[in-house]
Amino acid sequence: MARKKLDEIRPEDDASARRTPMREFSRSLPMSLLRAREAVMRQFRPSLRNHGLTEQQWRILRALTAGDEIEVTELARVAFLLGPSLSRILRDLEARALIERRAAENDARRAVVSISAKGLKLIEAVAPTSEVIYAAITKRYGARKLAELQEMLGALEATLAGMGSAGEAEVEAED
Amino acid sequence: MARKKLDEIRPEDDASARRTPMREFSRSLPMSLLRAREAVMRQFRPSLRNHGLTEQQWRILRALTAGDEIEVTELARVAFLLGPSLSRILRDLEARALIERRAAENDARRAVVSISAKGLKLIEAVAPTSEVIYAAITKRYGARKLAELQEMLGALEATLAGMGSAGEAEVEAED
DNA sequence: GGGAGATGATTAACATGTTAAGTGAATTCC
DNA sequence: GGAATTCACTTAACATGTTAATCATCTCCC
Repeated sequence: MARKKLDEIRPEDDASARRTPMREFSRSLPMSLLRAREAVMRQFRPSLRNHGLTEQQWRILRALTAGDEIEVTELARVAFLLGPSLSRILRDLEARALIERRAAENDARRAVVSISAKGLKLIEAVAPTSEVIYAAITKRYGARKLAELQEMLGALEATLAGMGSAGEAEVEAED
Repeated sequence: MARKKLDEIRPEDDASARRTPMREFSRSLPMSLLRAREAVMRQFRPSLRNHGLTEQQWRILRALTAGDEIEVTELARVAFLLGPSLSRILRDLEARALIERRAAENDARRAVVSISAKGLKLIEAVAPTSEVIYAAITKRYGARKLAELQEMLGALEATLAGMGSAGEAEVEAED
């Protein structure tokens, strides 16, 4: 049922004998976002690497500097990491003594994490370089344009937040 | 030396006793791009999953429908995958008989890949759903706004392409 | 034409993304 | 007040991202 309906929107597919046209692949939104993000991260990664940090580890440490303590779940939300990834990284960062962890007061399930003095020192060593890079990007792209881009990205995120994934109907049809 | 110069741009850091302020973390460009892309992919992933494909496998198959044959290096560029990732995925896709691979005519180093009939069939089963999702996103976000966003993303990419990563200076300083 | 270097692809090793399952602790609800 | 459920976090398993190393070919140049 869902199949039939979906098939209706498929463009004629005999034009090129064995191709499903679709949008030209490299211009799809996911690819545009992926390439843009990679172009940005390519600027930051070398500096992080010089300090022995991955992008995700940096995100976590950066998020921890925003408050004294934070629960793991909240940290996952802020650093935009899935639970399993966060678990592994926290284990490693704790082993490197860059963070500290303790149980929450009223709930033994929850863990509370904070950055250590050593972690702060590392952050302070990396942050200046990151700021320089960020400033260079802002200057070359244009501060106003950058702000506009970020607003459009936020709007996209907000737009999609209210969209249940359309692929779900298909699952039901196949059950 | 690099340290001293970089330190100059660090804002006063005694305001909060133990924080390096920087830009509010969640509003950084990399995070904005990451969240936006994730919001988009969240729409597509369930459908791909229902067909036994990951996002990257889909990218490869999609890229292969654009031409009869393509060299592995060119495929990596188009699908925006690093060589090692592509190597692994091609091995799996070949094992599943979704693609075919042969050596190039004049250069035994190069491999040439093409999509199989089975792969094409799979693409044709997935594409309609993807189109529906893409159309829904376009409609809700606005076609004009979406085009503008993609143009700005492309411009960002182009801007950064000409930027050697700033972290490199730091390496030299530490050698 | 043969050896040094360049090139295309793969493999290795480690870190993360992603989904599912597991574990222990709190909540609910009867 | 205890069984069932929910919740926070972790583990497990597999796929990919990332960098370095390897391997086979190819090119160039003497």
